[in-house]
Amino acid sequence: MQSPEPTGGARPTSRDVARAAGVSQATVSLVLGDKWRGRVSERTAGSVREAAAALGYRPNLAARNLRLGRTRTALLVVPALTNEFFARVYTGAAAVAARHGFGVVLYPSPEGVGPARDPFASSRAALDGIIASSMAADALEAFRDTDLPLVMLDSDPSDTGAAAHVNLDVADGMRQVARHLRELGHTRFAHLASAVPSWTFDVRAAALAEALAGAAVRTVRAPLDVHGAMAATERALAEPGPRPTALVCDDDILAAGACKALRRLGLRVPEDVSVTGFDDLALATAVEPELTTVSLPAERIGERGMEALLAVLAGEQARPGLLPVALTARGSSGPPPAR
Amino acid sequence: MQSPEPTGGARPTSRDVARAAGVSQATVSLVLGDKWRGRVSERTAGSVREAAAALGYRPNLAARNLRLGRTRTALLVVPALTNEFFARVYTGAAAVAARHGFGVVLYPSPEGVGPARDPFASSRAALDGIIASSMAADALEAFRDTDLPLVMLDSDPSDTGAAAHVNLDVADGMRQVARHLRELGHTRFAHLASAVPSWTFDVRAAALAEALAGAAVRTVRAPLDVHGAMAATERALAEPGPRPTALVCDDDILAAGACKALRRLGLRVPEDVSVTGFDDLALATAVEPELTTVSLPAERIGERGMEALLAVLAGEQARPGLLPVALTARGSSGPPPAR
DNA sequence: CTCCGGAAGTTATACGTAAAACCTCGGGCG
DNA sequence: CGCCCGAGGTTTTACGTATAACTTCCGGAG
Repeated sequence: MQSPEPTGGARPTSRDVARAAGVSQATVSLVLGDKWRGRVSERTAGSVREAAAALGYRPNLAARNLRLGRTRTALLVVPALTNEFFARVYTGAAAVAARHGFGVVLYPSPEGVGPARDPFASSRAALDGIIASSMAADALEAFRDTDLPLVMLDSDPSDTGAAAHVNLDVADGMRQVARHLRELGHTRFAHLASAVPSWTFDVRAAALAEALAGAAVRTVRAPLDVHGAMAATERALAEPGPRPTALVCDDDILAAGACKALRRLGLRVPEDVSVTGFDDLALATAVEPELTTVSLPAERIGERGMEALLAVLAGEQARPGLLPVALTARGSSGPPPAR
Repeated sequence: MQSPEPTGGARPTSRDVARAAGVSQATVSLVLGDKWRGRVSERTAGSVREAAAALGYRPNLAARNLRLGRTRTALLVVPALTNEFFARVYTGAAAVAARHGFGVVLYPSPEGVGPARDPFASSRAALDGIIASSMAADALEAFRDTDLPLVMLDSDPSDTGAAAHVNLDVADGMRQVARHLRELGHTRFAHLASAVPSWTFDVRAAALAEALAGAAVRTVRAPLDVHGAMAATERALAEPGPRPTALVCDDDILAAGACKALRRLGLRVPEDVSVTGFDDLALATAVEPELTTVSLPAERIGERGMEALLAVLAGEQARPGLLPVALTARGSSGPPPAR
């Protein structure tokens, strides 16, 4: 692979290609931009492409972005990258973006990334729009005063200021969990709720409370990690009164912690206590017993989010979406102990 | 929040700020670029800043990048975003980058992201350099012909073409695992190796083989998921001869799968078989028993990688690094069954 | 009084691209 | 024969910024 560069080490520009092909820079731009039908002869177009390939020409994106005033790049804001759910949202968004010549840049909101003076410093002006997933409304303030269109995923749909909303029907997910446990015969429940403030968890809690109306429900809160979940589980079981036979968790991580805590207390899952998770992470099938949980179409919400953003950028009205979720019953839930 | 914009809805430029402050555009650039000591009076600088704030001025990065010929942006290429390890590498790299006014863009290599015509389409020209973590050499071909400096993390250091290498001492990690198990009294081993081709796994395998020289070692390969690990574990135990008492896994995910498979076969961990992982993911403490594993300084290698890239960009010679790793003994390993 | 140098700016230019506006030429039609 | 039109280009300009090069003014040294 010899490099037939004309000038020293500098990267070739469209002007270099023009010189090599014996045409003007404008013609190069037309040919490479695929806007040459009827304006440039087949012959000339061919030699331009040839010259470009020979020089290894790559258009300078900074110049293109400046000229066009848009960048074909979207920012995806997520609360935590270590959570597999967001990696999957990214995957979906990036797939749709790629199909439209767009790129997606990830921005994990303050999670030890350090206090950049301006969170946008690296990309702000290089963006066409923003997609935010599962972010608290106030954490997005910094992004609000931008004139960039904002699409919110898995967030409070009453939040105006977003150009579009796409949500998961997590309320229905919790109702499915409640129905599943009731059909198994459970009557005494505990809810292991996330201590992280988030709209999605508020909805889950409200839906569960409504679906279990009339039954005994203890609620405890835990941070989203295994050890926090274990401590919270112990607190839930230590409360006075007859022990719950089913423990509904806001999240698979919490459920995994709950299982550990229960076993440490000498209780078997699901024989003595049933446990349910939420999200259906890889973790759900890594632990034993495998978790009964709610599967979320993570890639799908990413796709829909990007589609909505593209629609907004095209000046269309993006319709809001509510994606269905499904209960996946596995080994961590079963009938309550006979008594 | 009234918007005191001069022109309609268009975003204000440095020229708008200049007009508002009654100075020239060059002066605005000097002041806002912090290059005005001795060139502009304190008074004028103040009014410029005031005007910029009033207009909500944000410099156009595309224009700045074009002018400067660099973007203060690095690309971080990783094999899979769903793996927590890479999320941590990103965190470290981004923290160092932010300290230097740099941004980091993530590029999860072909993992369902769809066949973008050009993987760089979204960012190529907007990059100053590339950091690749744990990537196979040939998967980086597309990035090689770029003239951008490439820093490789956790990869074959003999790969020239990289401007710098930073590695984890995974060989030592495996030696620590071997020593730990031998000190517990184990003599018959199985190695649950990753089927994913990667330099880091080759090194782990070689180091383990050397450290266990003389002992009985069965090796089986598995894809990096729980179910693949379970199948491979069953194969390992089905081999003829006396059963191994310790199962060394290339990765925590494999170890989690191994534990599940063993329990399903009626074997207890660690009473009948000890299991060790590698990486120390959150998963390691989510399963039961908690995994004895090798903790990797993931954030640290990200930091070192970005430091190396910054050094290269500054024209300095980046020295290669080899970061120490440490065995973390937990519940999944113990003495072999008495016999 | 002249001249010089520094303070405090301004003017001009380049970065590489996309695209609007313009040019040239040969052929077909009235 | 004159005119217009379309094919096949070229010339020119603008995007917004950073900075080199130039200007102007003023106070002090010789």
